[in-house]
Amino acid sequence: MDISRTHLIEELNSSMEGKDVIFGGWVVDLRKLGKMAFLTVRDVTGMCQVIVKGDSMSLLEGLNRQSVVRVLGKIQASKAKDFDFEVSATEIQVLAKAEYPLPIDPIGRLESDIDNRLNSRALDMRNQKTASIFKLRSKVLASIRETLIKRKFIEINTPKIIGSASEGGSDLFDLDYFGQKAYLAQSPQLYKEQMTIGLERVFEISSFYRAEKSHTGRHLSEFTSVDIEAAMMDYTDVMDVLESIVVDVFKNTSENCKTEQHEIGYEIKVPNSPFERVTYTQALEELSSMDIKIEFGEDLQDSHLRRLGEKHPGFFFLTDWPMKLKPFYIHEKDDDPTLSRSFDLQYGYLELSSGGRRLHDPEQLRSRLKEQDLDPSGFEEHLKTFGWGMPPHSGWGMGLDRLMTVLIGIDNVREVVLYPRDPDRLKP
RNA sequence: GCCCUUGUAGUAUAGCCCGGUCUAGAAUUCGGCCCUGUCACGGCUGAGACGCGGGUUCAAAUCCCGCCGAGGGCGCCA
Repeated sequence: MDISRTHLIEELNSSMEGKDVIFGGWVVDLRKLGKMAFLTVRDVTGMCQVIVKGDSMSLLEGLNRQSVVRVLGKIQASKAKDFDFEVSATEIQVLAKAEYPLPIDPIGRLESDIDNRLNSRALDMRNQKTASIFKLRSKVLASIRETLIKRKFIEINTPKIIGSASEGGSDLFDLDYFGQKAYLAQSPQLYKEQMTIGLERVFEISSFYRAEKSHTGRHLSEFTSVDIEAAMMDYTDVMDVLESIVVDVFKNTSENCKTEQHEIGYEIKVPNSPFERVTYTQALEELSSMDIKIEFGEDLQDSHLRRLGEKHPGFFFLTDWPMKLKPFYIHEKDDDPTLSRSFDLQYGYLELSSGGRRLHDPEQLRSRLKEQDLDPSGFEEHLKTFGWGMPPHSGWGMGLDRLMTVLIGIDNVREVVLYPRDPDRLKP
């Protein structure tokens, strides 16, 4: 079977009139008008109208929508509304036939519900709205890497199978590792900190796992996290890095992804920077003025964050959280040891990222572990690295899937994840 | 773990509240016929559905119960 093509569809144009071309794609639409027919064929780069006339009508035998075809034909001028040229077919080969009925309608005239689309996710990629979301996601990843590499960050890959569930906090998935108990990593936290010893500035973009039975539009059991850790940077420095990453993502996609924005029907708006910075203490005062009383040291619930989000629409940093709300490795402030050098990046009520300055003194780490009722002996593999000249360092982790929802103005992370995993969905 | 909503052809829906008019309607998809410039082509025609189980009733898509599926919220979430 010859599957070669001379052109991608985007490479075809009206100046090629009279030229013989071969291209491939899937049949989007087929309109038969007696002794002539029009079909639209799409490949990943674009869509093209193909015309069949007179004696060639037999080419249409066995042809149906969504089937993959190889079209041989000649470029000619078109009278079509949306095309200034078309291809007059001399041969149409069906390379792969699409069955009927298909489980969803990929043309997108009728929008199938999310459950059906996720059950048929590969076919859903023929829907240009869905495909555009994942083209944007790819652009976002490229943009993040570009910004970080420009700032001397080195991309790393840490293990996802880990031997100790010692970090506390959310539940981990466990698994049998040749007879030993192992876990799926919920974060690269300890590894990325260790890497600052020799690589100084590192980042990782990878899947992590949390065994929480959350049923919301913003939680998944498997999610993609962007993590950085940087030696010789304080928390405000890595906040600046985060801010520039976010602004670059919005700028790059807004300027370079016009087609995708058109397909999803949403215009990406670049946020103003610098982002507002609100301390935890200020947030308590703001909430107090709304008659919401919260004691210092209490965590902010979603309902509180929603109220704060109304006051600070868009991106803003919530900084200087109480130490008691933060994990053992977070560094306190010099002028007030009850406060931490930490921050969350919020988009309205939605938490996109959290990070801060880390402790780099092993003795301080040991005593902080005890304060939080964690056993330092479970952390010896980690703590020993802090005796080898651990530089002061800061970092953060950001939920990529959540950033995607903010970028395109939707409220369900399942839309921006190819095969989402949540407590009720393990397949496909 | 708790709460709310929901389930009708391949898809997406009307009907349900207020039982009989439902022989379940329109769209799109699919099949057949007609059509040489469509562009959500058009015209004629045909096929295709009440999630599963029980109950109430003369009568159930419609009301009730259970199960299963789906969507959402709360909680959980260094």
